[in-house]
Amino acid sequence: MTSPNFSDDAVDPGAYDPAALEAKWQQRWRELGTNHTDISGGDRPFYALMMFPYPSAEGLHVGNLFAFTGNDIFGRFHRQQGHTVFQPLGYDAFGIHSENYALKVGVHPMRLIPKNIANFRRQLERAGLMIDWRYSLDTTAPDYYAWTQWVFLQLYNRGLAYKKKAAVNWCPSCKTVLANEQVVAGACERCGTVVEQRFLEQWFFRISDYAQRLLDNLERLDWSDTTRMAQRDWIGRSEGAQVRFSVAVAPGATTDATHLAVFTTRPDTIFGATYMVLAPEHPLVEQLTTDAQRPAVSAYRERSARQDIVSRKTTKEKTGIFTGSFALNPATGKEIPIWIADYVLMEYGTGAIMAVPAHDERDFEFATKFGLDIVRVVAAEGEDAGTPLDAPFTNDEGGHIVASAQFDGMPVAEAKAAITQWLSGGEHATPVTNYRLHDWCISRQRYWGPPIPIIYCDSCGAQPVPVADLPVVLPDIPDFKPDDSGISPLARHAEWYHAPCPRCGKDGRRETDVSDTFLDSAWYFLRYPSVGHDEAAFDPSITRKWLPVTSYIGGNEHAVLHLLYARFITMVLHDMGHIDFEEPFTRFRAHGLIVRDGSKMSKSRGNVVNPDQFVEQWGADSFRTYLMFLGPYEEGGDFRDGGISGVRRFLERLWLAARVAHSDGVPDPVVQRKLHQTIAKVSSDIPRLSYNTAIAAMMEYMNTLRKGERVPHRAEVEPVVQLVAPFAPHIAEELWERFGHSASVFDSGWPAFDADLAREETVQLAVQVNGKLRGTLTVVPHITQDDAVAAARAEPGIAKFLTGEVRKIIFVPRRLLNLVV
RNA sequence: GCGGGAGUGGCGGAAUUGGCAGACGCGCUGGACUUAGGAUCCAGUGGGUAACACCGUGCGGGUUCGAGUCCCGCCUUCCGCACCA
Repeated sequence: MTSPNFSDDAVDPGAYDPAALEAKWQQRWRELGTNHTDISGGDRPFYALMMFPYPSAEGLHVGNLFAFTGNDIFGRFHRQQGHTVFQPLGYDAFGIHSENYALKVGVHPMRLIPKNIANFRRQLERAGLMIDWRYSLDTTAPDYYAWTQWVFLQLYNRGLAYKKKAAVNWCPSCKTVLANEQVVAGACERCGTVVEQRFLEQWFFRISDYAQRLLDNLERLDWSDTTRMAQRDWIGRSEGAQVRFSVAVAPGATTDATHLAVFTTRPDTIFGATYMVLAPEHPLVEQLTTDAQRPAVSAYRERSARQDIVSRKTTKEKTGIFTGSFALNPATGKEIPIWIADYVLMEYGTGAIMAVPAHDERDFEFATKFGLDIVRVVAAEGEDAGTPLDAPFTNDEGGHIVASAQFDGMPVAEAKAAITQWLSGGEHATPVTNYRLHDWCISRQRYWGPPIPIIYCDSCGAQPVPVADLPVVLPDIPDFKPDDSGISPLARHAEWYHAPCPRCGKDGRRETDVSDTFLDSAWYFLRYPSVGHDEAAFDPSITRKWLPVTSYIGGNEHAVLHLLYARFITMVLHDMGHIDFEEPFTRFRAHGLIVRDGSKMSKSRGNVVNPDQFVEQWGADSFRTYLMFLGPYEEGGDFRDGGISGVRRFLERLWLAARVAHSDGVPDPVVQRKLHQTIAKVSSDIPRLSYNTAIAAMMEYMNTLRKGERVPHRAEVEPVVQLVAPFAPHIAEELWERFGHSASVFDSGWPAFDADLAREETVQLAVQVNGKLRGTLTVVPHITQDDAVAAARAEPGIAKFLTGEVRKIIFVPRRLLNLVV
């Protein structure tokens, strides 16, 4: 394996054998504790967190490895920069996903999960990640979920956990309640089954109380913009007014209600409100319905109650029915009909709207279908109240008010405030802010989760389990399959189900719901550095040192759910004095997605990359480096099997260069310059996660070194070993050792950048004539404009385009000269 | 429908602030070495031309000495959300 461009006296370097040397270093790291973090003593703590995986039976997905490798590079780089880096990894092993799989293969999750975890652990170690396994965790271990239950109790004690009967998303296939976030286009996120509505008693967390704070804090977080935007949209703040409409009782209606409240963001259009609509579930529907309309209204309500959420939310066609009653428009004093329709949702605003068909898409469609009045009250420039509308005019920026008494001519923005003010004089309106964010339903009528630590007592009611009694251990029962009763499988296990009331000691019954997996992951980052501390969820002094998390990397699929819940739980724990920060993740970056040959990897396509196979064939170092070379880390990339060979070749060349390098004489100045440019490039690329270009820069350097056609000098190779170490840790350790170092390359620091050595003696100056490239000059960097022009004129290839008088000269030092003739 | 990305060679992708478009890699072509080559090395590789010219960053306009990059109007595509008043 010699190469003609290194001289004949090159020693036989020995072949690069990744399998052997990677095994050697993985064992060495284990033995020496190289990846261990000095939790109590280390300086400059750097908590490099990655989202923990769900340990599936299929093993590690290449997407997991892509995510982890990116974090690993970031962590290793900062370690070389002198930080004490803490890079833990655990397993998010509770939840419907595992439970469904366990049901499918007929193996109990308590048996299945440990097997999966062992397999993951093997694969993760094989990938060469710098993980301190002493601080791993598993959300299904009682010594972890004891503290998940503790977190629940904190919220409970704070009045932030409550139980209510609620319309919930019920998946008939998974036989469980889903969070709104787990319903995708009306179907179950996990199995794709159409979701139904059911009414069940559920535990909720009052995350909506924190909506404004969750929104405000976004401004000061160093997070990916897309993620912050997704959270902002999810919280969905909207400003408007609550307006009260007097009810005019119609014959046969039994109402004693005098008012109906609506929420609107367009109080400026109230003169155009020609009817009202209530959600079918609205509590006043019954009373407002007249005798004549009662049969039709009841039929409509029943139909929409039965209807699954899909057709309710995706059907375009509007439906609805008149209640027979009227309300008074507080602005016009006119009677307007009250309808019910399922396009109005009970869970948002007040469950009732004032309909302004002229200025709202949905109201327009509804009014057109049912022949209701459409009254224009906003006009664009050059229009007036009489300008016909063939579509609703919904723009709330450019228009002015018409047909609205004293408000005519007022710009919309101004009218919003003025009309609210005017209505509030008669106590008809109040400014109100609404959020789309709903409270977090954390109950699951399933088996595979942490039992919610509550005991129901006939005398004392719901009682929290005392902290000293935690964990409420999930019993190992063979029959964990859910049925469609809506009662958790745990209720069938009498021995577990019956427990004494913590307050009076009489017979009580345990809460049989388990909590949402998202609760497990909403606080796990607090646990890692305190793993092993049995007295508390997290040790106060360790937590002060290590948290908040310095850097968090994960998938954007968790942009709203997980990240929002984690922020919320952190805020609550902060407010209760358990921690001194209220935002858990100082910096967050979302990584991209890996596709294969241009399309998403899926089992059905049969294009899933098996990491084991690639690691075995090419080595972990090549595989890691290739994953990072595919594309920008934050955008993901396209995995093509052939591409890995280029990365492997690069590592082979590094191997060869390091093995033949000698330390006689001095390094070549040209190579030296390129080296320092490469150090600068890699050092600035890694912090911004531009791994692909960092790798390209190192490849370029190796090309420069090869082109030298001489045996490389040790000083030309040794620093590259340090640069490549975060990407390809095993080969780096091996070469570092062969250079005679006894300590790990990761404790060797980072190559120093020398600007003087990096500086070019000449630069290429592009010469344009009328903006078109006509030649290139090799000049000293500080050349003056006049000298540059003279040099350009002396160049025949350029001069021939200088046909007339030069009218203008644009000179950009070091870059370009443009002569305009 | 709304919100947010993204459109650059045969392919993945480069191009901090407007300043030599196509770095790096794959693939491909030719060559060297070889019993052999899916190994290794060397050379070439946006289109076009004998060589220039010229044409090239989804499409159409614009600003500028100069536009992949900025502005206006479209098209395509991916990902969220999906009747949120």
